[in-house]
Amino acid sequence: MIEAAPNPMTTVMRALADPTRRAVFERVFESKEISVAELTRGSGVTQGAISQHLKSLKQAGLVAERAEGRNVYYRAAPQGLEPLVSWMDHYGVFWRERFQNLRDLLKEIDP
Amino acid sequence: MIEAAPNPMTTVMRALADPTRRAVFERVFESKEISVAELTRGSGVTQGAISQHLKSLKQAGLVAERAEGRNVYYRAAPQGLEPLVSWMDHYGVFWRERFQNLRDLLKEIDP
DNA sequence: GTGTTAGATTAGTGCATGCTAATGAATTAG
DNA sequence: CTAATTCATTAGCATGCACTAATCTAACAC
Repeated sequence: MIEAAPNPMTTVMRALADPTRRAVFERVFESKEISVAELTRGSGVTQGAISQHLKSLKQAGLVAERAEGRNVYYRAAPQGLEPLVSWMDHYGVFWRERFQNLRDLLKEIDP
Repeated sequence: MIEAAPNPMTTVMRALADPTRRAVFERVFESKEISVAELTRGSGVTQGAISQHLKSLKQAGLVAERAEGRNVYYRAAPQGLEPLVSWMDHYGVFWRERFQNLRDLLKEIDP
């Protein structure tokens, strides 16, 4: 077995690189909780495909699940984006280009 | 020809999802300018592979080039990260989780 | 019990992709 | 001129990946 586990950054990036899977994540994020059937509904792919995408997202730490009866409800786990955040952080993009927004946000939350 | 151009977010994500290609971008970023030969040096892959990766990065808007003699020097184009930035922005992760850092930074620059 | 529904998992398929090796095109050195 | 160097491009190959269709299990309804 030649595992060679990829680092978290690669896992997260790859999970979000596919448009269909990213759309799944976005829908999970927008809903507080959402079932697989409902995710399948507007997706354009089969239920099996959705389950596979959810598995990838879960492995990437981007979603979590809660089983209830025969349903499984998924919710977003934004901390999973942490590798992406710190990577971008390292390249300084946020601070330099988003200054005014930051200031506004801070004022809004702690005036 | 069935182009079906993927949106910028997908292009950028896919460009950065591959570890080798991401490493190329990082080295380009750290150097002000760097030639293909020098990029090839520590990369572990052939020069052809490096050129292919640079092509992907260029299409994603993440690097730019400057030809001089028989050398081609590459430099980073951080604006290319903009799709990623605004995507993350939309999900608010950055602000919420990096609050204290933000506050510190703002104080530091505008006390 | 039978039937139905929600979700995960598997095998199989077609296509994308990362790589090498080889070549091509352009520049420089002699 | 020839020879060497830099980089891009191509063909070919092997692997990865997104998808469907077909199960399989478990939880409900009757």
